[in-house]
Amino acid sequence: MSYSIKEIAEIMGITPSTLRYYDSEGLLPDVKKVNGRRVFEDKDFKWLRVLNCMKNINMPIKKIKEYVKLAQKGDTTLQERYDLILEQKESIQKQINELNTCLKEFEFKEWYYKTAIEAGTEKVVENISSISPTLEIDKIPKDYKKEGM
Amino acid sequence: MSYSIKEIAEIMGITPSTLRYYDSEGLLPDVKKVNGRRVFEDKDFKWLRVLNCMKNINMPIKKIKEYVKLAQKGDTTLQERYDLILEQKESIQKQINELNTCLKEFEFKEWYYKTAIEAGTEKVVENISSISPTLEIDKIPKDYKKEGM
DNA sequence: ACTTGACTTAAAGTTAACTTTAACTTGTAT
DNA sequence: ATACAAGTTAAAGTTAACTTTAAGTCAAGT
Repeated sequence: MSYSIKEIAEIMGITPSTLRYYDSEGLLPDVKKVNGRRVFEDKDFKWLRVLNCMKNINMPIKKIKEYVKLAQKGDTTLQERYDLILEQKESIQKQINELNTCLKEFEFKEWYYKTAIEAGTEKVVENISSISPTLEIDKIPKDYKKEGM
Repeated sequence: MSYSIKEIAEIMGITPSTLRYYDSEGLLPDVKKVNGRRVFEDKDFKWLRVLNCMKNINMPIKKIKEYVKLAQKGDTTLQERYDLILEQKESIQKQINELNTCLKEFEFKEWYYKTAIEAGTEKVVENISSISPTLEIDKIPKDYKKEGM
């Protein structure tokens, strides 16, 4: 099966312009062209799902392009691609950890405001803590460095 | 205890310029000034940890500013702040889900390249699947829409 | 008194990732 | 034959989030 740029754009939830932009940046390897028009096939759709995944993990376009170029070079770049994948895997895990820490903070704030709304005033909670127990430190500890937040 | 902009910047892992930029955007409520210079205190440090958390979940500066303004208005905005927090909590959960899906894809690719490197060629795996089972769909299903990816 | 270093503001510059515009081509329907 | 919808490229414009620059202030040390 083959699809027009408009169809594939709608499926992926982006605009045709964005797809053209990705293509111009070398993010869409070997898209067929018929009469100068892009014709997307199932292999392109497969890759677009991976591309979408790479966007979701905040991989910059430069990095994605790097990966595409390596893939196009063939078997000689297997190790490089493996390394790149591992690096990104660690980045994902770091992001998940950060989000989980922040989720706890937001869950605390949910409770904080629910309690305040019931009482009609923030005064009832603001002396307990204006910050979640997860992030709670009253003063900056001498050896505090952000990092793994 | 109080801290200079340089000290707080180092602690938070950002530059003094970025802190000034945040201040100019209204993201740092009521920072004390002595002789025209910013003096950060423990309450500012507390807020900066929350701010950092909000940045980690990709809340745009506009949205953070909105929250700060609401907080400065006092008890009349409790419900609005609660709603904003809930909205962001859902956004975090969505992001975590997306990252977990992508993590699976990257774990597959890790296996894919490890296997290919052992064999010396990608040919040994590329016919199994060039995409993780998680994302695997050979053709675009008629009713496919990206969304919860 | 003077230099130094850390601060200040306002404004201009940068970068990534699109988005929009303008001018043009092409296949299909009337 | 012609109009129209959907595609094309190249180039300019946009937006968010900083970053850099320029010109100035201020307290402390020599």
